[in-house]
Amino acid sequence: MDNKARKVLIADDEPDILEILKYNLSNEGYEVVTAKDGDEALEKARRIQPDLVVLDVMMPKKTGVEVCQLLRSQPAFKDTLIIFLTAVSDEGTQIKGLETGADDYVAKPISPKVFLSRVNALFRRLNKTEAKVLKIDNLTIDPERFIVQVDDKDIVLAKKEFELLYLLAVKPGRVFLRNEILNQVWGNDVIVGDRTIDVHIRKIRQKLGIDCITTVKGVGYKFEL
Amino acid sequence: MDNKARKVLIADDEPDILEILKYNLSNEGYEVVTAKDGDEALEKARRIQPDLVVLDVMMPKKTGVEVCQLLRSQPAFKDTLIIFLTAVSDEGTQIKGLETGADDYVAKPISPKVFLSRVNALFRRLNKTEAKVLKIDNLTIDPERFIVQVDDKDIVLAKKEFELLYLLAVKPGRVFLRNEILNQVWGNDVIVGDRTIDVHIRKIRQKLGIDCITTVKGVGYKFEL
DNA sequence: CAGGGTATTAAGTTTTTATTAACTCTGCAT
DNA sequence: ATGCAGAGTTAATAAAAACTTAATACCCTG
Repeated sequence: MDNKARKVLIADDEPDILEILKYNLSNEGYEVVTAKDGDEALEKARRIQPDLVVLDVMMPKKTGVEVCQLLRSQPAFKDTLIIFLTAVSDEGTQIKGLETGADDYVAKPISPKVFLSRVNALFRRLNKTEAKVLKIDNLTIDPERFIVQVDDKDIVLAKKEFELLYLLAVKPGRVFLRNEILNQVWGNDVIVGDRTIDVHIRKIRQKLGIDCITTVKGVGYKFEL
Repeated sequence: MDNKARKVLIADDEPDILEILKYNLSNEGYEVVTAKDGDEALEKARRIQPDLVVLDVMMPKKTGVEVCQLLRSQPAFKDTLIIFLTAVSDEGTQIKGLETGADDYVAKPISPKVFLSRVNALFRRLNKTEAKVLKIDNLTIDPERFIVQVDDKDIVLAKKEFELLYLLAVKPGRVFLRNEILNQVWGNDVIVGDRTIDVHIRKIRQKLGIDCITTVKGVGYKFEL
């Protein structure tokens, strides 16, 4: 797994839409690139190799469906996530889109909230990395046994604490925005305050007794021994 | 059981069937790949090494029976599960199929519910590690004689209690989700509430008199002396 | 030193599990 | 048949743990 933020390419000919989606995705920690037509989308997709491509179905130069087909025909984009934005809730287009290999749809007019849940849901699904024992220095995190060890001493973490620690520890050094943490550990649809994260971080630090989570002020947290 | 998703290959020339089965299996957490004829099935089977292959008996290119025979002739597919879909409840075909090495049949028209139970049942059966006497410290669990001993003193457990204890004890330390327990001990198609597990756990603890089952709140249970 | 975070506490809520008792179902013996 | 006995399940309540919030103190950074 890479330690970098997920890259998202958004293609739509309406600047407003681009603006709104870019803003919202950036806020969640995604790296966003935009394109205003099908050709530009293709070109940028090849260049930046995004993890997710958001395509307006109706675009100049090439339609979203065409772009999708072209992308899917290349092995490099086999696993790239693709979401369509459809202006009309055109059932026909939806079916055709799914056949073309899109992973999801969002109907216009777009609700940023809905859009974000969908995007996050896709990545969450993708993210389900199989539970793997992590060993970092004198720290062991074993999801199978649901146990954390420091210097061979067992430490019991509660569910959320464990998930949070695991999330951070899978990618040491990578900074997780508070929003990313909320998405991964709590799920995007749950609404909890920011302080909740602090409290859990604190408990983890306390229980582990070692300083392995670093605060990045105004940004988030990262795992670092 | 394992933390990886089981891979299932479905081969049928009717898109509807593929669609329905794929949908249902995906919902259960299986990873599904489809093929529309015998040749494609063979090719994909070799590529993805599925845990289960679902074969329509009547297919273009190669029939399900042929595919099955070809697969079974390769060592790599010795343990791969194979299910046939038979359009006619053709007794003759069924016999021939079983001889070819299929593990089960589902007759068309297919009920998704029935199909799922069969699939789950197969995997459950596969999972059933052979009955083996477990000795952990002063605790002995003998599935053959269906008896549990603590400090050489016999303790009688009821069937479900025993199965549950055995499940946990086979992999000490490993946390079993409530769902996993339900699948393994009760079977995936039986609908019983979560509290049922609690009650059985309690009885086991009570009868054994030793604290060997640990609760992991919000996650499940694990065996641990 | 002010202001925008973050840490720390303690208290309040919710979720989850333990416990107990009652109820269903089945087989078996009367 | 009738009824008893044990297994299994459900339901209700109690208890515990986990989670969230809110209030306050703290600490950088500009």
